[in-house]
Amino acid sequence: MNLKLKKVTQDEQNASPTAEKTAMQDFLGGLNDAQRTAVTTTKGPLLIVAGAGSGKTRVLTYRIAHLIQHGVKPWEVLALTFTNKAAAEMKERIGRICSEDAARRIWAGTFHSIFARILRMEAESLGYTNTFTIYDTDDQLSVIRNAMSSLGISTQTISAQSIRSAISSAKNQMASWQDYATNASDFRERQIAKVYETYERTLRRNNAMDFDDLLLNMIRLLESSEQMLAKYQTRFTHLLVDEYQDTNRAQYIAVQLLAGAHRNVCVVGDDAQSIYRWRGADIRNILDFQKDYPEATVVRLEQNYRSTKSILAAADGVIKHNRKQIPKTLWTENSDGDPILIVQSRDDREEAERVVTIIQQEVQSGGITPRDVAVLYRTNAQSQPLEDALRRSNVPYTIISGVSFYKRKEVKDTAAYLRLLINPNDGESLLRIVNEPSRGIGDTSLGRIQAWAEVQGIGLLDAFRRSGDIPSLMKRAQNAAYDFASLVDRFAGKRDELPPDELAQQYIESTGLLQMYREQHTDEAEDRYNNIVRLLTDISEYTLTEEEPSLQDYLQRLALMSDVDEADTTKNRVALMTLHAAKGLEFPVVIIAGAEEGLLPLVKDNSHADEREEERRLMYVGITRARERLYITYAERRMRFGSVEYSTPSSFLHELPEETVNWSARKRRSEQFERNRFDAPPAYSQPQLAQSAPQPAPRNIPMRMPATKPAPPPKPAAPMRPAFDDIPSTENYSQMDGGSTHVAVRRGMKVAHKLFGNGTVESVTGTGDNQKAVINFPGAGRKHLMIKFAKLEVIG
DNA sequence: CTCAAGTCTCCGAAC
DNA sequence: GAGACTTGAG
Repeated sequence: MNLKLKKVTQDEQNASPTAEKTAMQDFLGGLNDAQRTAVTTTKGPLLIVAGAGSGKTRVLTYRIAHLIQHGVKPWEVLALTFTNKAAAEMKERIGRICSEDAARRIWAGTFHSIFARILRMEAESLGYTNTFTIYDTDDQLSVIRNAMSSLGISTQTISAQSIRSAISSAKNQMASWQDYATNASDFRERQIAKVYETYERTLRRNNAMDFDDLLLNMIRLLESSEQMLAKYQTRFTHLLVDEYQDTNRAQYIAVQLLAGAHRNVCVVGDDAQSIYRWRGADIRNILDFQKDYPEATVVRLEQNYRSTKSILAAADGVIKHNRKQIPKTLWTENSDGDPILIVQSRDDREEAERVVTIIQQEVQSGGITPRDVAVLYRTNAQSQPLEDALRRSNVPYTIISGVSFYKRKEVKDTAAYLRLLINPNDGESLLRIVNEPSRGIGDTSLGRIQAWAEVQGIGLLDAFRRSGDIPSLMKRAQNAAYDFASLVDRFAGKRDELPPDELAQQYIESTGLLQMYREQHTDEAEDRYNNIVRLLTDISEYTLTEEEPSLQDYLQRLALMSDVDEADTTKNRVALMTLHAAKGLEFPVVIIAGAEEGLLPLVKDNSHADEREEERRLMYVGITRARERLYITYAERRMRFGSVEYSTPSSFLHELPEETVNWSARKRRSEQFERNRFDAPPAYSQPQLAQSAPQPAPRNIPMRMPATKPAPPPKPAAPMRPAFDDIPSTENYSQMDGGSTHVAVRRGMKVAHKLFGNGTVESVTGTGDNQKAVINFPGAGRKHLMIKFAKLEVIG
């Protein structure tokens, strides 16, 4: 039994055509009872509670294949997945079971990409044109910054970022700017309401939608008329929603509407893996499914085919500490497997070295190749030391997410040029690239053109075309603006003549962007140049492989591509990614790095218990990605935003059942370090710390390095080093430690500043990095300076 | 208007 | 520490 089941899982892994063909003949045979029910219940609402590794993807593919074999037309099936990659894989498998043609005709993709596709077709009825642009988070931010500056709201008072998330969460709860304004109860919210309004008007004027709009406009479309609703209810007779626990309010309503008539809706989810509450996911959607559909069939997939007993026990040990949890028992017939190894390190760099060692050992001991290993972490910033260490040791790796190719400035600029070509109303893209490369249209001229466009009630590009009519504009700027508009218009006119790739190449070459980088002759410019070429090459590939290629479609894919989508899994490389990005994936060997209090869980002192529970689910997701072996590493201190922070092992580690874990012995060198750090206190170390020597820093309080004390500075200011600077193994830390290298100043001191000359300190406020001083410079007046940045020299 | 240097902010995950 | 934004001199 065990063997047989394992074999099926492996077939799934290899996914060779023959294996899948065999599966086709009796694909129900390889399933357990619950899985079979999930596959064959084709009528009415169905809730599949699918534990981690319970063969969910297989069930979903078979289910669709089963539907098609029982007469449902492929194009009547709507499958909403969490990533486009998951959708593509699902289609591919269905292609092998049914036919390629059938697979191609299924509507499978993320909510965002499926809805974008539909909205393209129906754009006019909502007051957009079908060339609408999709704005990503960066685009949103720049619209918001512009709105704030025209409303006279300083980013000092409210950050653009916080307004962005306020608007997004309002939209997730389906609150319009009018709703928001009505409910705004304090000054801050009233300010946000104003920005929200301007933001919405700008997007409308730009013929643009943000991610949330793709969902909201779909709902508006469905609610616009009985006929419209009926049209899509009949078009899609069978709905599948994967990762249902991470759907938000808008997605929930869209599904309700679409399924309203036939109620053939199958949702799959696991409340234990809900990790997107922060972006509006509402766990009630899955918890209340049976209320919404009282007639629903409920299937629980509780047998795990992925992991060893140890790994499963570890996952269970952690998750059972959550109070809000549907009780469930995940079990497996797999072997016990190896215990989970917990690895301690001094700092993030040593942690990275150990991760490399683990990988090398895994590979050497046979059976494991780099692609079998994933390193998971909580924050993108953690990838850097890992990356350095892997590179040094020549271990092939690939980073999923992070600052990806498509988020680079030059790539975004290129995309903005293309977007403007497709959607001339896209003022945001225009502003982004109008002076890149420099065309002599600076802020002043741009401001005048914008003001004039506003008065005339025309689009920005229109105003550029008619720049000769703008009286306030200098002749030179008028010409520059006109030339820019002509450039765009010239290529917009060729949209139907040229294939997308040629159009893009000729146009981008004409913008001067490539030439600008060519002329700079720096390594950075060369990189940027190559990246643009890479994007153009990608467009060529797309043009060749798609049946009906269009720039518009290409740009849409670009905007809606998820981090995981762009991962190239064909190469044999270790995968580095965040825990969030790892959802839905599995690896024979998993290393979870940075298991420290304050990082994983990444919670602040005042955070709510709910947030802590979400962090725990994240840990759970990480653990359950592993099939054979799991390593968890943590460091005693690490660099965080430019300075060293201390922390204690994650409290989650103590939740792992003792018999499943193996705490690796702490390395000798590390103990040595501890002793040295506190036993050899030069003049400036703090006595309290010396007393607490063997104890780690208190829980939950990430401790900064002691700030330099205002001891009488010798003259000239001797290099004041942090206490541990003379420990050989800590290389570069002293330099990076912002809290300790700068000069300590006191009232009355004479100091020298590079720019302002000599002056006298009048007062000092704050401590550590935040220390500020008011200094009177006879030559330059009274200045308020941040000590950290001022680079002062004490002269007496 | 442009560029470079200086200053400041951001550090939580992402369609 | 990195990147975004601001500032001041040419």
